[in-house]
Amino acid sequence: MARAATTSDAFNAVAEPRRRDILNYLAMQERSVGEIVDAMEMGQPSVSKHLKVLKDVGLVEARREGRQMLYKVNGMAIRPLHEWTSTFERLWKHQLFRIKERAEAKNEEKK
Amino acid sequence: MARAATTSDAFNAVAEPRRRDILNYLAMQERSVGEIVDAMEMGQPSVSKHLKVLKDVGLVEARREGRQMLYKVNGMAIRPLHEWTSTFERLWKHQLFRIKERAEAKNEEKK
DNA sequence: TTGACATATTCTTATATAGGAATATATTGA
DNA sequence: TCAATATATTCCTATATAAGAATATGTCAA
Repeated sequence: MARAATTSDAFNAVAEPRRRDILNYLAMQERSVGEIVDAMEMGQPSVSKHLKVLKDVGLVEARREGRQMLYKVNGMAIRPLHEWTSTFERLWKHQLFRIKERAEAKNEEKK
Repeated sequence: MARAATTSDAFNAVAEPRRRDILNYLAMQERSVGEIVDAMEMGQPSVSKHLKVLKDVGLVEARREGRQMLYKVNGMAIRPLHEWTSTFERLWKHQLFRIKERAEAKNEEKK
């Protein structure tokens, strides 16, 4: 079997670096496809295709304004990713605590 | 060009649901491969291969104990994902605020 | 209606899997 | 050394891209 489809969920959609670039860019404000094409170093068809994937999983929303399509991030769709990573927060905080502890012990030695 | 390699970074590694399952299981405590195989519904070779990917991107660490290999999550490796999602926190909080506002306005109407 | 602009879709191709089967490697105890 | 246990790796195949080129669709202004 091949890999899960990028359209299956937000996790797969953001696995692609280009799509994270687009999301980062849109985090600031709503933008047209043309603006995204200019900002990224990618062809227009590629941008449109990435936007379609992002839209399919709900990570962005689009609205038409004249000839342009304006895209913006749907923050709520990123929340599940944030929540998932949060479940490991305890682990890295513990690691940071141990690093700090060792540093202090080493410092104490020098005295 | 095909998709980015799953071994390229943590984002790609966690895109696979099975690997998230494994990480969730390991979040509780260190486990042997055999325990993981029993807990997940996957064959042993599949588990070993997923563990290799997770290890290559630094999401898990392994140590041998007799015939067994014990794996545990490296919390620090998940931190970048958490940080990235955090940059969008402002957006979903804003959305939640607007939802709340509308609910209150609707409630006010009823009076 | 026509031309120009903005975006989306289709088609093709090279490539990276993920799972299953079979096999290899490592470690322990007798 | 040999058998048994625990993991890892290799080989194979079906499938899902991602990028580029070409083309289609949609919208506006005259």
